Amino acid sequence: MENEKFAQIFLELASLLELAEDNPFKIRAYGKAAQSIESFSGSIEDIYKKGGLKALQEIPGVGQHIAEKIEEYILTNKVSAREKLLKQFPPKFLELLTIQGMGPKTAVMLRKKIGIDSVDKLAKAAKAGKLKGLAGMGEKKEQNILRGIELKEKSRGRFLLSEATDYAHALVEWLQKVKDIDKIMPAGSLRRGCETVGDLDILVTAKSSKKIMDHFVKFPEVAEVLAKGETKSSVVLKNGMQADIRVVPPASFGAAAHYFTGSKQHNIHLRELGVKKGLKVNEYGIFKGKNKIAGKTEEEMFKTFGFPFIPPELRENRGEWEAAQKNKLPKLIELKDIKGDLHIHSPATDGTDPIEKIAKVAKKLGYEYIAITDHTESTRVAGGLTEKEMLKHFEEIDKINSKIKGITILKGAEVDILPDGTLDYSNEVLKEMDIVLAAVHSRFKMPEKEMTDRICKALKNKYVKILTHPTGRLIGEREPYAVNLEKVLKVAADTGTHIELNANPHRLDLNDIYCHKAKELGVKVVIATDAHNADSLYLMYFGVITARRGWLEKKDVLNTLPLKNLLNLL
DNA sequence: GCCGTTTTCGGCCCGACTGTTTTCAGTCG
Repeated sequence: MENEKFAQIFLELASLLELAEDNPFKIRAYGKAAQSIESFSGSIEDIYKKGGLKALQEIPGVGQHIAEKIEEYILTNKVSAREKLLKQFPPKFLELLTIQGMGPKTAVMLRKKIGIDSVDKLAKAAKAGKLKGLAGMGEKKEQNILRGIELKEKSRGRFLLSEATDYAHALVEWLQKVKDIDKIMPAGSLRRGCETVGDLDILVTAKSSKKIMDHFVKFPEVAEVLAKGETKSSVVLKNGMQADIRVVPPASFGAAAHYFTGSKQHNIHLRELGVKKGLKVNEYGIFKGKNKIAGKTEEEMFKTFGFPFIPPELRENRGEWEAAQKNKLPKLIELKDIKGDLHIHSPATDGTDPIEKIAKVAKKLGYEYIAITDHTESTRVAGGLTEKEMLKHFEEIDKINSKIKGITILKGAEVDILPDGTLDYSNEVLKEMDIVLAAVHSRFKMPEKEMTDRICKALKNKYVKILTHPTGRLIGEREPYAVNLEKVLKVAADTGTHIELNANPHRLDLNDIYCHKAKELGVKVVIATDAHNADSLYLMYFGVITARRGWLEKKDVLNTLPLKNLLNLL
């Protein structure tokens, strides 16, 4: 069972307890546990099976009672506390909380007073004007609720990091037209490099904010203004994405940058440390009584508590504070460390740009090498080559290689792993290649054990050097196939095979958590774009930022090696 | 409900915006 499932259960329990007006700290404890479980690397279910309740309680935020609930769910597929609350607050009623502006207090009040127990009923009542006049409800609240319901229908949830990045750039460019702006910086999950982004957070420093707010809500992509205040405004863009802006004085830049970058749990940790030391931490600075003692830079924020700078990608409360305390933060990989791209398709199969053009862009990126790795026979939809065609294709690459100066083109292929775990090319052909990639492109719905065995068998082929897009997921479009990645990584460690972090923003596969796991197990990661045209080589950025989220350093990534060392290793 | 080199009991992060209020509750991030 996925960790996410457990996380959802505790998030739901937190909502249910809110409705029941239970102890707010208890509610927060459930929320905290949910977050901790979701980002836990390793399977919660395995932890329980190996170490029981005691092992579960090793997870931060999980104590006796939550551990017992996890146990109950594993054994009976139910949590009785949740079942009991769900009787009182059925799922349809719970859905009210997903509407912007509707919180537990309002939901409970509306049900008590006029029997509203679903979004449908709420919409009808609001349209009929039956809400105004109730406690704390007026004309505007009624309209806001209707708007919230509409917004929910339009909203697309989370967005790919790449899409959010594009909008953030456009918004920053728009804001730069205002005079008197000191700094503009996208913060939030975008700055942390999360694979999906819920909304854009833009931080601005300036002495006065009125003009900035006026200009912000006039951004041409704005569909609706949710709130507009003196220092903080929120809008919904035409694509359904929410964008928030916050203006603070220049002297508070560091504190605000830290605060608006998050994550929430990371921030709370710092504030709790503050409380223990008698300091108050907020978005304006660190305060001792009324005196501000830090806040101009992020470095200062960390230094005040004796920590080195923690890069944004690590701020998930996944051990970065402990590592910082011991001065054991990783020196994260950077884009400039990448020496080449090892997964590229050419027009020989489903790529669109000639190899010469790809090589030219790669040179511009400062690469020493690229690998052309086209599809093999079984991936017919992508025009996979037969062995004979592939060998002919290699002759073409040789010719281009001899013509082009300043970069080396490696010959390879993305070979299909057949359902029985064998490859669709013979070893005689594989040994002609500089680099062999292997991938699953068919029969995604195999049971976990079969899929795991299938992939592990392929890794044991001595010619296979890299497993590409290890789970086959497409973010928001296709679930990963059922595979025991931990087992795959262990086999990769044994066989000296490398694992791809596919940099395409739709894939980012391996994800951050398993990158970390790979590092722990001593498996080197290859960050590659899987480019089907020259422009896609620029997607390397998304791979690198994901690798940084997985705590990877230069030495953990294969394609940071200079050509000579790479060839030796292969 | 969790957690602890100031605690095994008594704490638990902090502030902005909105709308409906006569001083603040609810919601959000």
